[in-house]
This record gives sequence, C-alpha cells and structure tokens, in this order.
Amino acid sequence: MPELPEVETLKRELVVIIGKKFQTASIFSRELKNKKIISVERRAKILIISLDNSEKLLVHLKMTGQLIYQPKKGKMIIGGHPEKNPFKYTRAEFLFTDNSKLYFNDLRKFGWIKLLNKTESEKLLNKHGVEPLSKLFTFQTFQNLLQKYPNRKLKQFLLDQSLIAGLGNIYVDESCFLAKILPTRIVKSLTKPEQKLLHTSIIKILKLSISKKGTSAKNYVRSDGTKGGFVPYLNVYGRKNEKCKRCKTGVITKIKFGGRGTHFCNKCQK
DNA sequence: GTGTTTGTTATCAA
DNA sequence: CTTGATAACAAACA
Repeated sequence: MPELPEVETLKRELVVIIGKKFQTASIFSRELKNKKIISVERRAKILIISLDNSEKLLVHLKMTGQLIYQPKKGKMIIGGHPEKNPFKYTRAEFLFTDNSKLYFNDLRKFGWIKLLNKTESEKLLNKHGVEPLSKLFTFQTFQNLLQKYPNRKLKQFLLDQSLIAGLGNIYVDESCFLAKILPTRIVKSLTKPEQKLLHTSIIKILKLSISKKGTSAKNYVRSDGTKGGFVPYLNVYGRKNEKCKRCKTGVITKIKFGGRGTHFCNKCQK
C-alpha cells in the first residue's frame, strides 16, 4: 500500500526524469508531446510531475499502483523476477525523447493520473492536511488537531488525510505501536506524554521507512521494480499471532476496526 | 461462492 | 457540525 514513505521513495528516485521531454504517451498524448518535466514532488500520497507549461501530472497509486522507470537499455526486475514486457497491468506508458520510459501499472485500477492546470492541482492538493515530515508538523500543531476532534477514534483520526497527510493503514498501526497506544483509543483519552510520544513516533517511523525505501507488503515496488526494504522492520502490520518484538511476551493481535485490519500488541499497547 | 485486502469519496443516519 | 457506518470502485488470493 503506497503511503507517504513509498511515494517519497519514488519521488526521490524519479529525479532521473527531470529535464526529459515526452516523445509519446498512451494518455494525454496530445497535451504531453514535447513538454518537458521541470520537477518531481510529493504531497500526501500524491506524486506531482510538473511540466514546463505550468501544468502538472498528478499520480495517485491508491492500493496497487506502480511507477516503473526503464532506462534506455535497463533490464526490468519486478519483485526479484525478470518481467515480461509490456507488463500485464500497465495502464499508461510514457516514452521520453531519449527513449527511456515510465510505466504506470495498476492491478486493481483504483489509481489515477490527472493532468491539471495550476489552479486545479492546487485545489486538489490543498485539501490535504499538514505534511508530517515538514517543520510545520510541530507538537503544538499536532495537539491542536487532536483537540479539534476529541471524540474520534485514534486510528480514524490518524488516517484522515485532511488533517495529517500521508499516513495509511500500515504506518498508523506502526506509529501507535511505537507510542505504546492502542489505535482503538478515543483521541481525548490520550495523556500529554502519550501525545508527545505519538507525535515523535509518527515522524520516526516515516523517516525510518523512507531510509529503507518503503514497505513492499503487496504490490508496491520502487521505480526500478525492486522491493522496498522496510518489511523486516514492521512491528505489527502483517505480524498477526507473532510474538511482540518489544515486550517478548505479548502477541500481535489483528482485529477489524473501523472497517480496517488493525494490528497491535495485546500486552504493551495500552 | 465467500471473505479479505485498502485509499478515497459519496451517501445516509444519528 | 461531528461521528460512524456502509457502499462503491476492482482484482487476486486463500
């Protein structure tokens, strides 16, 4: 599930396409032809590819999207295996004038690519809340948000993209684990030390995952098709019935909560 | 055939 | 206004 660290990884890897010019494209072909890419950025879980005419390609991978860059003579390795070309689930492909390519694959078709002008893209991006890795995400900011929605369940609060941008199911569960707080808690029940710990835990877990190039739990892969390296560092997600790495006595419990798979240690998260 | 997986939006209800 | 629940989208997998 591409969340902030996964999209951030792609953003950093895709600096290679900055300066390239579109030769052909399977979507928006007329609009993109001969346009040059001037930047690649990220906001929330959205990748932003800016063009030299102030329009932007916005990419959301949703659950199973992939963005794969193929250098001129590069070989494609997907999930450790050489992949047939073209991919089975390619939804769009872009050819640059130097014959390198960018593929957008998406098995479940929830992902999207939009070509928007400045106003439209700003409107869409501004719906999102604070970037948790920006310096705007201070403890004060976090506390103000918590106070604004006292009756929400913690997990629903953290998943709300309009409040804090970029957390998804994996990193919400992992952040709560680090902070030793149950995701099922009501926001207003958090003590100030818990709020503080949760705030730093969110930042810590996101940074750590980015340093490992994200979590390849299912379909997510890096821009060269290889997997991210964060799975061994997961403490709760995908570890149902396994022993807690921290307290060594608890068991990772998985429940359905707010319609989502929710993981926590039944001993050391309170 | 059934349930599960999840990001986001829409819709309805209390 | 807040919150919560459900469906919708879609396809694979157990």
